[in-house]
Amino acid sequence: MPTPFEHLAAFDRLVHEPARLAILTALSACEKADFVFLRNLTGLTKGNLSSHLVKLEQGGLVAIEKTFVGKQPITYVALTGEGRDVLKTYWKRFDQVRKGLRQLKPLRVNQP
Amino acid sequence: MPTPFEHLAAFDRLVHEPARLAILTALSACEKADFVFLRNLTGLTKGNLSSHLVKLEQGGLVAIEKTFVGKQPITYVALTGEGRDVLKTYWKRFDQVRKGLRQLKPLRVNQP
DNA sequence: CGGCTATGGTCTGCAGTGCAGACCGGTCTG
DNA sequence: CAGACCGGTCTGCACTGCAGACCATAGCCG
Repeated sequence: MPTPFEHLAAFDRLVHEPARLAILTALSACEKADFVFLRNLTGLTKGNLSSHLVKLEQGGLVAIEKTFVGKQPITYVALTGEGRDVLKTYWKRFDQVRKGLRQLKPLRVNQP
Repeated sequence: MPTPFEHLAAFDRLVHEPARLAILTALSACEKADFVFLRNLTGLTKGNLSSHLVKLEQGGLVAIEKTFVGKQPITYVALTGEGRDVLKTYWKRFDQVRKGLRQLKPLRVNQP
């Protein structure tokens, strides 16, 4: 049986990255957010944010909708159902790790 | 005032790294753990584990005690007081981010 | 004795990744 | 027209995790 820490190894790096975790967490609180909002929220440069969004989209966690207001482009980002699930699982795993502490029995410790 | 997500940017990369987080979390559950125990727990190669421990030691989060059992070397690792604090702060920040969702007010969303 | 294993490293090299910033085309404002 | 905003793409840098090679020492086993 796996220790709770092998779950850590399974942590999805896509979600675990702080910038993307911020994006995902923000999205989980609203049905949509636009590009500029996310940029302000995370403090990322636009180029950087853009590439993070591409990665999240490729991972199927977010849906990107490019539209126009008048002739100005606006990019909306929304969590997909899968994204919502993955994020929930992520939080759950974190809690498991924290609670899993109680079952931990260090081996070979303090044994002469 | 900062959004809860700027805390994310401040997440200590030293702690956030999954392998090191596993080590720190394990250590927080016992006063000491030895090298082999940590290697089994995390599944890291010894070279890799060794370098993680060096980083944690340099960051002041753990104390490393090299001793002998008979003439076999044994390396014990323990969380420092600072390490314990940093880890506690880390978990706290995580909770803040999750709870901070409720105050989140997306800007410029759904505004034509 | 020789061969094998374990402990606990260091060091090298590879691959992947976050990030800033340059550049771009379009639009709108002063 | 100059400048700023929107939303990118692309390039290059720097860092980092990681495996695995190598090493020294010590014990076990036939």
